[in-house]
Amino acid sequence: MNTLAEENYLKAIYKLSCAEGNVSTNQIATELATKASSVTDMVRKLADKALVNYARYQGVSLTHTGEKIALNIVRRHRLWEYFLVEKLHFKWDEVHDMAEEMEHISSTELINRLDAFMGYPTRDPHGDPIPDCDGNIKASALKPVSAVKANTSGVISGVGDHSTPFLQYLEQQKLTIGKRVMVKEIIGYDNTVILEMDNKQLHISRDVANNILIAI
Amino acid sequence: MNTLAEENYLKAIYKLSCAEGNVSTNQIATELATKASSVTDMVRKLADKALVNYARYQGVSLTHTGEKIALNIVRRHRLWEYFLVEKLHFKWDEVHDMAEEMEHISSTELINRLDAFMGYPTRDPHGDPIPDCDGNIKASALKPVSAVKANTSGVISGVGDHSTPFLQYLEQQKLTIGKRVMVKEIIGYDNTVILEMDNKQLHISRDVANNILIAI
DNA sequence: TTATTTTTTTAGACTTGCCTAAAAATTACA
DNA sequence: TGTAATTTTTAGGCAAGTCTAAAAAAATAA
Ligand SMILES: [Mn+2]
Ligand SMILES: [Mn+2]
Ligand SMILES: [Mn+2]
Ligand SMILES: [Mn+2]
Repeated sequence: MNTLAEENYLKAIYKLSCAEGNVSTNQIATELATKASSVTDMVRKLADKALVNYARYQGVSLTHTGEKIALNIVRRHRLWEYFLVEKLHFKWDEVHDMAEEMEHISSTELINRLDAFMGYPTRDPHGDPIPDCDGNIKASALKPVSAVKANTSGVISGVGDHSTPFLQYLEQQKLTIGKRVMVKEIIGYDNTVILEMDNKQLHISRDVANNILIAI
Repeated sequence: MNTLAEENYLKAIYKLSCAEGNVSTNQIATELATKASSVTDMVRKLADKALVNYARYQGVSLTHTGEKIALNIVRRHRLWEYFLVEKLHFKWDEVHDMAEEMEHISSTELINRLDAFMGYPTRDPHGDPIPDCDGNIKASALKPVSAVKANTSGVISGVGDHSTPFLQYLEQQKLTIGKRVMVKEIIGYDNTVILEMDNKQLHISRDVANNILIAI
């Protein structure tokens, strides 16, 4: 099996390579709040174990095996988040750090039974898809509300930022998963987005708009 | 907070000091399947943190703080075992290793909600008492069936060995928690114990008898 | 009480994962 | 294209936790 540190690196590389192709040393360092030199060390070790493709100065990508493992960690993370919200009644902004620890519990049988116990959920509390036990994951075609044309309507289906303050703000504004919103206007001056929801209008900043993902 | 290794040492010391007072270096080494020299190192560190009382060659005991922490780890271990058996339908011989990992999940709020979710169980699947959130634990006055007089009747309420083979053997013989048994006779020759259960007689070895605990 | 055995501690070393500082490679840009 | 800025790697070191081998202390036996 892989160490806790290795698992965290694989998950970070997976997350970063969803956005772009090859992942840079500095990106990984930022994501894991560590130093570039530490990343170089670890990436070499992962390359020795054939979990990533790596050549000096070229960045890194997951091998097939590495991606399988990463998807498994993501599966565990999201299933535990679902458990914490649905069974233990935590709020969606409270569960990330706990799941960050729980995702490293190694038993596959445990996670499969947890999955069954909860009725095979397909999305975590933040709208992210949960990979099945074979590592299959639905790529969701979501768009930030900042990236759609005026008068486009859609359902909030995900968030681009999982931080507690951001999620609490959304909660407070009732901008939660499943809500239907209409983008009324995007102000040219500072990219403020005017949303309509429940027949009320709501102004949100560019940063917030970038991190609310809707299915159209 | 304490590291995973520190937590495992504290739990081991707690377990050993329930049987006797001061715990020896070698006892800890055996319990944790490590070497005496490693134990000396760690015990020093725990003494520096004021979690154990230690003087060279004198063995070790938990301080009040150390015992509180140990009880908390025991609480987490037993609550997760209960969860695995009652909610995920694992068998009592399958859960120990998983709980060994899960007991290190640090959130107190999580464990308290888990406790509530399961209805505040008082005993784990092996009959061991679960400390409450303040660290109070019921000392159970159980006796091995090897230590009672002939014609004593009692209810199986705990086990002295948590290993998979032993628990599977008990399961197979239907010698499970809650069953009422009567000690009919202890054979002098090899301490075989003759039990009566459900109006049937059953011979068990000295080793097995030492590890079946009954409430009289 | 002395000698032997056992237990415990010390000394020194190794791995993992991380760090800082300096060197090397790459990229940006004037 | 050549210089400057940025990124990445290397070099060297540190803390945690473990190990083996040897020394010291304690317990046991003669
Ligand atoms: Mn993690
Ligand atoms: Mn999530
Ligand atoms: Mn443990
Ligand atoms: Mn147990």
